[in-house]
Order: sequence, then structure tokens, then C-alpha cells
Amino acid sequence: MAPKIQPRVPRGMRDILPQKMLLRQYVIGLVEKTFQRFGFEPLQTPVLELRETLMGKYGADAEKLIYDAQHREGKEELSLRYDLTVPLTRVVAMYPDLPKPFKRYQIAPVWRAERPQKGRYREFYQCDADIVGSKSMLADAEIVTMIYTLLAQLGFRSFTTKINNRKILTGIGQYAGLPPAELGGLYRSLDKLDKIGADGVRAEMTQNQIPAEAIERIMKLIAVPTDALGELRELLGEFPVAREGLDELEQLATFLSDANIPRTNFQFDVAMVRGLAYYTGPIYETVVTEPRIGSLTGGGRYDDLVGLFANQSIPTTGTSFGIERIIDVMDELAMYPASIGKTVTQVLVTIFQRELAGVSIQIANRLRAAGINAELSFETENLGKQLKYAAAKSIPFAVIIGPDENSARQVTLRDLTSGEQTRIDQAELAKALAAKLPSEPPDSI
RNA sequence: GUGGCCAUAGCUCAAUGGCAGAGCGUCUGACUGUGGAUCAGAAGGUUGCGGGUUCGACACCCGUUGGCCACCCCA
Repeated sequence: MAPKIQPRVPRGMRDILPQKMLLRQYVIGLVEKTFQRFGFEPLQTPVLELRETLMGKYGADAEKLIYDAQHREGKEELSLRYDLTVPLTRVVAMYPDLPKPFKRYQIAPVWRAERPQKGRYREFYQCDADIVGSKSMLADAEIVTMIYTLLAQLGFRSFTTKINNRKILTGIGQYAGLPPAELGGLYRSLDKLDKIGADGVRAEMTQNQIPAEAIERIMKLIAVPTDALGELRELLGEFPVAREGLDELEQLATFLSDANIPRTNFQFDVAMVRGLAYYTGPIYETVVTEPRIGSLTGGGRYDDLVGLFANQSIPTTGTSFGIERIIDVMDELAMYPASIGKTVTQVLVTIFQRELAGVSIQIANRLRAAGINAELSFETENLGKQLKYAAAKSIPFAVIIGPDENSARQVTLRDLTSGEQTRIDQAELAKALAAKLPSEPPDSI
């Protein structure tokens, strides 16, 4: 016999066992339903992309994390996709006849060779919804509205979508009088405001040898309270880019107010920065404030990304839901409805003895035909063992058909939770059981 | 990518450098037309992996792999 190998999965990747999958499917199902409710259409793309498709889009740091996926004899240089956004822009460039605005969603795994941590994996699902072909702030407002709707639907209460604009960040660079090479560092420091405070940002900028005068100007800027777009305009108004960004955010604010998004659930914040290089306009990031867990969504407008594949630029905006993190938070806070069971099986049909197997088979099949998830036991002797199996799997009901029941054309229906048993006519079983099972939740948002 | 903590039965964890253990879980039996309770018994380990020090290593040293934490970055 060949020597045994350690059963294990690659670093940062994991198996998701059935009980966890049921919870994931609940979350993903709700996400998908919400996407569709807003008129987004499903899209699938290959997990592998040509390497050249991915390179040059995310910035040098991010690209180090891209997995290559070369076949030994392959002629094409292939990589595992890093996100779902760049594949989308590739699709848009390849199929120029898609009616615009093109609204698509995609829920699929992506790969990043990061150092794993809790809630942070090398293979994880992203849920993206994007609107291609509209430069209207209505499109951005719809994205933010959908973020609100979805998170509220999942049961989140205390969350805030932070909104900023790349154009404002560009304006800040000009306002500080920094050369372009310094800007990356400045933005990164700015982004940490929440975490390290104003003094921390100052210290970090000092350490990065940003001129004292520039630091003082930045400090004045981050002293502006969130949502105070007017005050920002006073400081940044002389820079046309910043003015454009502020105009956009003001329009966005109007539309969000028209959509009745609660004022506590979004916030304009100049200190919010998104890492990816391709954003050009409004950017969003949603943080859950209770508990403090980091960001659950991230996205923004990237008007020039499609232009890297086609001759024309196509304005695009969208967001990504960090489904793994959302699931982690929901696990931690036990945010799932009680109706989600630990198994798909609704009833175990036991076999009392070998001679009665045929009856049990037929009853199981009749239950299935009636839309009930019925499992047939494969044990024909020990009823105790069969019930033990049902209990171990948290199957809520068991059907027992012994000689007594069968001669009366009945069954015993046992509720494994309460231990109650009732005798039911075989012809009535499906109906009686269906009445005891939890009904599907209403399909409304 | 940098630094730190950790790795012993399926799980949670013990074991002065001197016989590798407990609780829970699993399996079998008692009971029997019925899971959980009780009782009795059993199985389960190359101490992550590879070297080294030692008469002797789960323990000490080096390396390696993986998990976690803080950076970096990010969902």
C-alpha cells in the first residue's frame, strides 16, 4: 500500500462542511435575491484569466498577490482572478453591444496570496454588483441604496457606509502641495485616521518626511467633521478637481435623501481611502460599528477601467460585499433565523425490519413527491440506532412503520424535538407532516 | 512580505528531561417497538513533520509546515 499522505488543504483555503454551507446559502441567497430586486443580472466568467488581463490594474502591491495558474504545456499565461471587477470590464469590452446601462452581479470565488488570518482567506467569495454605462450619480445612489437594503435585510442595524471621492483626494494632494510620488503614503496615513487618531496621522506623516507646512494643512482638513461638505468646499474650493468631487457628493446626498436612507447609515468622510488604483470618482466602504469588525463592503466608481481594454472609456460604478466577513459577523452574533436547520432533511423514514423495507421505501418516495425532504434509513434492524442517527443530524421528524402501524395502514410520526408521537394514516402523512414543518419565509424585501 | 505566540486522542486540555493521561465525544453491551438519562466495557497516539543534544525528549536546540495575533494590505 502506498504511504498515507496527510489530508490537508492549501494554506489559507478551507472546506466548508454541510452545516456551515446551509448558513452560507441562506446569506448568499438573500444577497442574490436583493441584487435581482434591483434589476441586476447574473454573470459568470472563468476563474482563470489571461495574466495580461489582470496585470496593471490593481497597483503593484496588490499584483504581488495574484496567483499564477500555469499548465505545464500551456501556451497562454494564466492567472487566478483577483477580483470580479476586472473580469467585468473585460466582458464589457468584449461585448460592446450589451445594452447600457449594463447591470450585472456575480457571486464567485477569487484568490489572493495574502497571509491568512481569521476571516481572511486566500480563496474567498466576492459578491459584486456593478452598473456599467452611466455616469449619473443616480447610479451611485442606487449602489449605496442597495448596500443599505441588503445589510438591513440581513439583520444589521448599526452600520455606516462611508463615502468619499477620489477627486477630493486628488484635490487634497494639490491642497497639500505634495508631489505625486508622495500621495500614496499620504492617503494611507489618512485612511488610518479612525484607527490611530489625528495625532497618529500627524506622527506618521512626519515620519514619512512630509513637509511641516503640508502636514499643517492636512491636519486642518481632517479636523473638519464628517458630512460637512460645505466646510470642505471652503478649504478645497480653489481646486477644480475637488470642486467636481464635492459637486458629485452633493448630488449623491440629495438622491440618498430622496431614497429615505436613514441619515445614520451613510456618512461623507474625507479620510476614507480605498486601496485599489482604478477608482476615479465616489468611493464607498461600509463599516459595522457594533461590534467593531472592519469593513463589510467596498466599492466605488471606476470610469476609466474599461478604457484599458477598449478605445472608449465607459463610466462604471459598483460595490463588492465581503461575504466571508459578513458571514463571520453573522455567525458571531447568531443573526440567522431559527428556521435554518442543521440539515436539509426534514424527516427520516425508518425501517422497522427487513420485511417492511418496501413499505418504508414507498412512504419515503411519496413524501418526496409531496415536496418534503425525506431520508430513507439504510438500517433494517435496530430502530434505536436509526433514531440516534436522526438525533445526531438534528433531523426534526422520524416516521416509524412497524407491523402494528402497517396492518392498520398507518405510521407513527415522531417529533424528535419534543418526543411527541402520533399515529397517522399513511395516506394523510405528507399533508400532516407538511403542516408541522416551518413554512418558507415570505419572498419580500 | 516583516515580527511574535502556538501545535499532545475526533474536540477542550494535562503530563520536574524518566511508563502519554483526563473530561467530553465515538463505538459495543445492559434495557427494547424509540434518540437524549443511567450503568458496564472498548476503541482511539510515530506528541504536526525532519534533524540535533542526551543513557533517556511531549519537554531542550535548529529547521520546516500549518494555525492564530500585530504590521503591510485588504473583503
